Amino acid sequence: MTSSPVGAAADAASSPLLRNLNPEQLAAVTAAAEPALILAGAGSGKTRVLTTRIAWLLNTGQVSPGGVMAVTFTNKAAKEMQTRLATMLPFNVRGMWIGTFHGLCNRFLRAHWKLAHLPQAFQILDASDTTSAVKRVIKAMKLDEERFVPKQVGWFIAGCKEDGQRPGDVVAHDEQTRKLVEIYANYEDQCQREGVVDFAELMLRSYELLRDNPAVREHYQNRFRHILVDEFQDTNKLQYAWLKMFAPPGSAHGQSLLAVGDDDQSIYAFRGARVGNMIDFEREYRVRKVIKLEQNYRSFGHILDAANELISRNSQRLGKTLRTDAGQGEPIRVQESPSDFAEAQWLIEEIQHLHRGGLDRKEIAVLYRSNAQSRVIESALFNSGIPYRVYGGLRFFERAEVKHALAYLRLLENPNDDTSFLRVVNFPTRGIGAKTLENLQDAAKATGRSLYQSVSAIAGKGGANLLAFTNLIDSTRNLTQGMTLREIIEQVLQTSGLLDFYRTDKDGAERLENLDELVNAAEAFVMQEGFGKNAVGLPVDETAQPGTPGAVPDAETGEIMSPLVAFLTHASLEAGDNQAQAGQDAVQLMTVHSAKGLEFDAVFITGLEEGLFPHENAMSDPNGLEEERRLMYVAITRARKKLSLSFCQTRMLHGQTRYHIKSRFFDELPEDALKWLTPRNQGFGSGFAREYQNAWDRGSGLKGMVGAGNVSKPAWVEPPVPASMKPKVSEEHGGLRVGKGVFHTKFGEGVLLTLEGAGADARAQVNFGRHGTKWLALSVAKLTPID
DNA sequence: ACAAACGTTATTTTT
DNA sequence: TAACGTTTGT
Repeated sequence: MTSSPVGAAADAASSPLLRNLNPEQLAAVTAAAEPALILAGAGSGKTRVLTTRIAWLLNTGQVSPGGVMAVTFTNKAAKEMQTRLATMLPFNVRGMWIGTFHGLCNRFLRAHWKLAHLPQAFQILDASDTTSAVKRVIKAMKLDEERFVPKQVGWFIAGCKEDGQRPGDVVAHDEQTRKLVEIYANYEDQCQREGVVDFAELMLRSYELLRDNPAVREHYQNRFRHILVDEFQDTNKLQYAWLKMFAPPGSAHGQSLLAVGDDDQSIYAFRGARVGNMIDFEREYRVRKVIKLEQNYRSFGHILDAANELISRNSQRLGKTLRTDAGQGEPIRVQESPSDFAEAQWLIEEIQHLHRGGLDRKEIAVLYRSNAQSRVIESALFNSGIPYRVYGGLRFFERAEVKHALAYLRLLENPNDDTSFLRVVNFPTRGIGAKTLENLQDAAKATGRSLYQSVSAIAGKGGANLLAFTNLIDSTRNLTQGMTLREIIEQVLQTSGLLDFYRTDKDGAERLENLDELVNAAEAFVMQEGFGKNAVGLPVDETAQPGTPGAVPDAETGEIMSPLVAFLTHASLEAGDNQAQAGQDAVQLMTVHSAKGLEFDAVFITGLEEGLFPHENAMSDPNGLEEERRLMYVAITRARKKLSLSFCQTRMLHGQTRYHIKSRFFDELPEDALKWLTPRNQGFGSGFAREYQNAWDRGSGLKGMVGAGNVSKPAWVEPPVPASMKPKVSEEHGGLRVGKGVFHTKFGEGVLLTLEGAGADARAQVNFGRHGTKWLALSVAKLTPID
């Protein structure tokens, strides 16, 4: 086998794929098919190892694309993996299951919706949808919202699900918990009634499906020969259990699991992530192969020294020390400021200096522990005309106007979605007040039907406007039959009155733009997913098509979900970018959490004060403090060349001036890696020396004035679709002809309208008359030509 | 139905 | 401080 050590060495010499890998990376890439744990330090080329391994497995014929599953946490990571693979492999990567945990669960549930007891077009609730759904349950139960805060109840429910617990499984010791469980049970019923699932439900439902259906489970166990999990330290209990369904420990299938992670970068314990899964994995799978990637290709020595020294203070570690060949580089600069305002001022000067020295602004990151800290910095940047970009704001699909539009679209697919119903029933205003809705909700509750279904029941009392609303939805549904996604959305924006509303609204201009952007997003989505039935005669490049988790045929019939359902799913699963004009050269502002996975030439870690970083809420318990330290470790390791640490004596917090002392983390960094720009151990009131040296100042040439103009209005831009990704349209496929009759085992006779794509991607649009017009994947659907 | 006024509350958040 | 949600007043 090529996976033997000798084979691997031979490969390394011959294969361009394996060239330039260091010994540890090579070992990870070419590891035999047995459980393996890769401890990948920051900047150690983790993604490269993951993608190269997949490419190597495929190239050496150890697995076919369909046998590969690669799981990540973020859409971004999944996309990056797909893109990289597309450049490494000579063929298309469609058959591989590459995606986020939730994306793959969605894909799985779409294929097995019947077994999962879900409607075919089930919709996904995002965080805010979930909260409002929970709120409705609490209201309906007439419980005190003070005692049962919807958001917290939502967390409780998610927490239960992530522990694999249904309402019946939760052990409640006190009255409060008993009530919470009751809410949980009602919430579950409500979701089921409405045909919606939240994020945690996606995971739990697919886990249970696998657990309870041996045939399905075995099918997938046989299918996935290699399962690669990224950021394993961030998995929760349920995600680990889910993985075990595909690759049970101790079984032959258990050999397929390869976990990549870094316990030192575990910063999501507060959200249910269990670093312990790494140790459990090692034990349960009797992992013999633990590979440490400790060679760092990102940062200079001083930066790594600081990171290593700091993290060595943590007690519970698997143990890892980063090293580099890059040399020590510049010392880490430390700045003390009298106030947060002065700190921001100092930042401005530093940033201007760096930029004049030739550094792109987008290579400069300002990090902070909590979002509130960005304010002072933002205003300082704004006043100096330095373009900047703040991460972590509202994302595209979370914007109110976009959510409204999506709610109308959802109602077309599923009028029983009460969450969407309530969102737009009176928006734009239609004279439907709280009283009317209360009546409606009572009627719905009495009969156990949806709000939509209950409208006729209260038509008498103030229901005329309600009836007008449901008629609007119904007529729009009829009107949009057979339309393209773009046309559907444009129609909905029009008939819903959203366009008219924002056109007359005083600050509706931006919202109109966003609605326009929604249409663009849908268009781009249709192209990428290969739903483009208008795209006639465009050539298709088989090598360029990345697989998409959204488009998956029904396991039984081969039916592909409609473009609208697919787009709605996409909108819930991928909130979109929140970045202002991604192309512009702007300074990057973000929390340390959102900086994970990124890297910059110059990094400023600000607000390094006791109570802030480490945060006061975390200081009391040792685990919390260790997580804060890991957070600091993540922050430090973001920097490639220049790292600056900064803290303030005073800071405005909650409207009050607070006095802080410098973070304890300063005492945990190696003295000789630091360069203090301000005198040390300076007490309050001793006067603050504003003179600091610029260690980076080597008389660098001035590059003119800094470009002005702050990046204020975020725009969401979908990347252009390369022509190579447009679908190929053909007239004939395996005896099937466009315009001729076809027979499907489930849907009966129909007329073939369109043929697209080739090979595994081939799909057909068929009008089945009574059953409607459907898109079918020819690799799954049993279609035979008839005369 | 809407706006103004008030009270409450303030980590981090991949999906 | 400032952002949000609820109540109150027009």
